[in-house]
Parts: sequence; C-alpha cells; structure tokens
Amino acid sequence: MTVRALYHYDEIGLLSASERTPAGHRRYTEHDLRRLYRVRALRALGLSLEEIAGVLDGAADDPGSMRDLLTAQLRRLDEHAELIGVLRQRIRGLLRQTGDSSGPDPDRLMTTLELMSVFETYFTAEQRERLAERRDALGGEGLEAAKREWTGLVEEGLRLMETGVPADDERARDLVRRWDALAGGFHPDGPEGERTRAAARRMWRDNSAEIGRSLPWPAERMAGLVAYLDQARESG
Amino acid sequence: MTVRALYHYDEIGLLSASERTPAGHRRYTEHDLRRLYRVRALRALGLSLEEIAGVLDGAADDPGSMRDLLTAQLRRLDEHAELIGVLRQRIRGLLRQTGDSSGPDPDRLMTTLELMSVFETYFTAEQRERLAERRDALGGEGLEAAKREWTGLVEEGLRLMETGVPADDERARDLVRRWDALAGGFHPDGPEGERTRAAARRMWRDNSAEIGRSLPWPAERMAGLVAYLDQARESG
DNA sequence: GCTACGACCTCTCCCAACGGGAGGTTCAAG
DNA sequence: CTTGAACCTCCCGTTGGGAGAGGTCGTAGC
Repeated sequence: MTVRALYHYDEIGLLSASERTPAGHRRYTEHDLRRLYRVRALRALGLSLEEIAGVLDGAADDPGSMRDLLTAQLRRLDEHAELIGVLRQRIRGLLRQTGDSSGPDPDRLMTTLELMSVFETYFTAEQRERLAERRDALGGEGLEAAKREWTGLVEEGLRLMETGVPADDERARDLVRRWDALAGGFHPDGPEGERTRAAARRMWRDNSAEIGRSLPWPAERMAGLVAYLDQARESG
Repeated sequence: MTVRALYHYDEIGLLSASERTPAGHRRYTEHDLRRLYRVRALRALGLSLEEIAGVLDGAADDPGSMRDLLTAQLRRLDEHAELIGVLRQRIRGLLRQTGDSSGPDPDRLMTTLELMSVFETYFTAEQRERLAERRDALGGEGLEAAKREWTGLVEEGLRLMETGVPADDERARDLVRRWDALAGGFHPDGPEGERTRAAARRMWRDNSAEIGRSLPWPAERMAGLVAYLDQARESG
C-alpha cells in the first residue's frame, strides 16, 4: 500500500481515518484498519472500488449482497477469460500464417489484418461465428479443395469476361450458379444464410480492391470480375 | 467505430485524414482507410494505440517487429489468463466457505477477507505459494486432523495459562514444542521455512485479535495465549 | 533550545481510450 | 430558402491511483 492510495480512498469516501491529530494528520483506528483489510482483500479479487464501497456499506442491510457480488464477479471473470482465449487463438493464427517457413512476410500479415477489419464490418459477431463453424466443419482438406475449385472458377470467369462474353450469356450465368453453390457450403442454411450471403456480396462489391490484394490476381481484374458476376446474377 | 474515436486517433497522431475539405471536414482517402483497417484489427487483438502506432510506422524499418509484438502480446494474454484463473479459484473458495449449508454467514466471509489481507501483508507471494503447496500436500483429512490437534493444544495452553502455570514451566515449554512441531508441517524446510515461521509469529503477535475473531475462543484469551507461548518459547 | 531530516499534509496535473455535451459551421435535400 | 443531419473544436468526465510542488509537523541528536 502507498500513502497515495489511502488519500484516494479518503477522497472517494471509501475509507477515511476516523480521527485526526490536531495538526491534521490521519489517525487510522483499529476499526479503520479492519475496513482497510476488507477493501484490500476485495480489491485483490478484482472488484472496483465502487462495488467494494457498496458491499461494505450495504452489507448490514442485505447479508446476501456479498455473495451476489462475488458470483457476479465470477461471471465477469469467466467472460473475460473467454475473451482472452479468443484473442489468443487469433494471434496464434496470425503467427502461424507467417511463421512457418515463408520467412517474415509482413505484407501478407498486413493484408490479413485489413481483411479482419473488413470482415468485422460486414458480418455481425454471430454471423462470423456461424461462418467459422461451417469452415471448421469442412476440415482442412475440404477447405483446400474448395480453394482449388474456386481458383478454377475465378480463372474461368476472367476468361469469359475478358474474351467479351456478355454477362447475360448462359455460360456466365452457369458460372454464377456454380460460384454461389460453392459459396453455399460456407453459409448457414435458412434465412440467416441468405443474410450472410447478402453481406458477403456487399463486402465483395465495396471492397474488391482490398480483398483482391490477398489473391494472386490483380485487384482491378477482380473488381471487374465481381461486377461482371453481379450483372450475370441479376440477369438470371 | 464512432467519430469520436477517429478524432482521438487524429489527436494522438495515430491516424489523421490526409485531406480536408475547404470547410475543414476530414476526407479519409483510400490509403487512410487501409491504415484504419489495420489499426482496428490490431486494437481487436488487445494492443494499445501506442504499440499500434509503433508497429505501423516502424514496420518498414523492421519487418520482424510485428511478429515480436504479437508474440509479446500472446505472452501478456497468457499471464492475464493465469491471473484470472487465480482470482476465480479464490472467489470460488470464498463462495464455498459460506454457500454450502450454513446459510448466509457474512460475518465469516468478512473475517476471511480480513485474514486474506493480513496474510498478504506478512508473507510474500512466493511464501504464500509454498504454504499453499504444503497445505495441499497434507490433503483434506490431514488438514482436519491437524486442526483437531491444534484445537487440543489451544485448550491445553489456555488451561495452563489460566491456572497460573508460569511460562517457563516445563509443561508450557513442552506445549510450545508440540505447537511448533505441528506448525512445522505447514512450513517449508530449510532457511526459507525459518523465515516463514518468523513471519507467522510476527503475524500472530501483531494481529492475534484479528485472527482470534475467526476462532471459537475470544480474541483476548487468544492474544493472552500467544503472549504466554512467546514467553515460554523464549524461556526455552 | 536549535536544527536537521523524515514523514505528513493539500493541491494540481498525468496516464488510456475514448464518451458525452456545448456551441457553432457546413452540407444536401426538399 | 429552409431545415435537419452531420461535422467541427473545445472541454470535462471516467479508473485507480503516480508523481511532484510547496508547506507543515514531529522527533532525535547535539
């Protein structure tokens, strides 16, 4: 304990010395000391000074308030621990992405960071959770297969678009169908799935440059492809 | 994101709009936006704005700084998680103490809180850890047995003291030996054990009233007993 | 009795990351 | 032209104290 903390407790009315010497020096009585012990113990449990004041001053009125406060604190700590777990997972994922063998690749890391933020802008927390569930359900090799299939679709789409095939051509519309079917594996079922699909399309439309940066094709070509596919989808 | 956060980032120089309209309104360019995405993503990992500014502005100089920062953050999160685990254990222990069947017993809880603080005043963190290890090693029934034995010693000591047996009497000195032997089971071996023993004696001497409150005997009798045993120990 | 030095007092500013509001300007739509 | 929303700057508030200025008190040694 520092003397400054005692002054602070005095200021906020949590604990004041009940006596003063004529010169104004604080005299902490036995009673004050016992209160200080309780304050310190409760602080050591992570409670705020306000909560401590509440439970120490109101404990006489409500003998159960202490238990309530402690159970509430336990819940808070649980939530906090869960949050920390999530953050740890995220950071480990990021470190894995660059750490293995590819050497230090800060660009890739930066791009991933940007995408994280974009992702969080367009999907709600629950939607992101559902998407993560589906992705995990696909498994590692399923994910790889989907990636390869999607790469093929992108190449095919770029060929169609850049050879002048109009967006309402049957070939383009068929490509969109296969594209959406592949994407469907990542979205949940039912109306919620439709909402995440719509959010994903908005994200692509608004940020194809951002997203394209993380892909092997130039951003402008991807942006063009997205617009082309949107046209094809609407024409169907 | 609130606009207020953007103003804040501008104030601290983390992210300012690179253009302004003639009227003074901020215009965030594409480039600014990308920086904002990175800031938000890093914030979502629990990094401080200062750290983010450092890594974003210095990343060109040192491509590994990002990895270093993330691993450091991972370590911090680990420590934090461990701390939360400790706090949870403590709170669960406190709730167990009053929750089982004895009904709401806020007095007992308060006394325990005071003792926690006293305990932390006299023992260092490492010492408390060693003591907890020894206590756990004793096991539940071992602890109960020690408690019963110690209750007997207290009763015997109170009898001796209150029937006027002088502290340098052999019976008192023998009691002290058994008392210290019993306490020895809780202290570590070697010189460190001697230090915790000394700390425990100081704690008893200074706070017998506090500690006595948690025991079935009146605090004054316990205080007297402690003084009596100290005399007997010194006379040996 | 004097003096030195430590301990104490009040008062003020500082930290992180914004939130909220006052009071004034600007923008875009009707 | 008006109106309402959005934007601007400036300032105070939050938590739990830390740091320091500038002054007073108390006690120990000489």
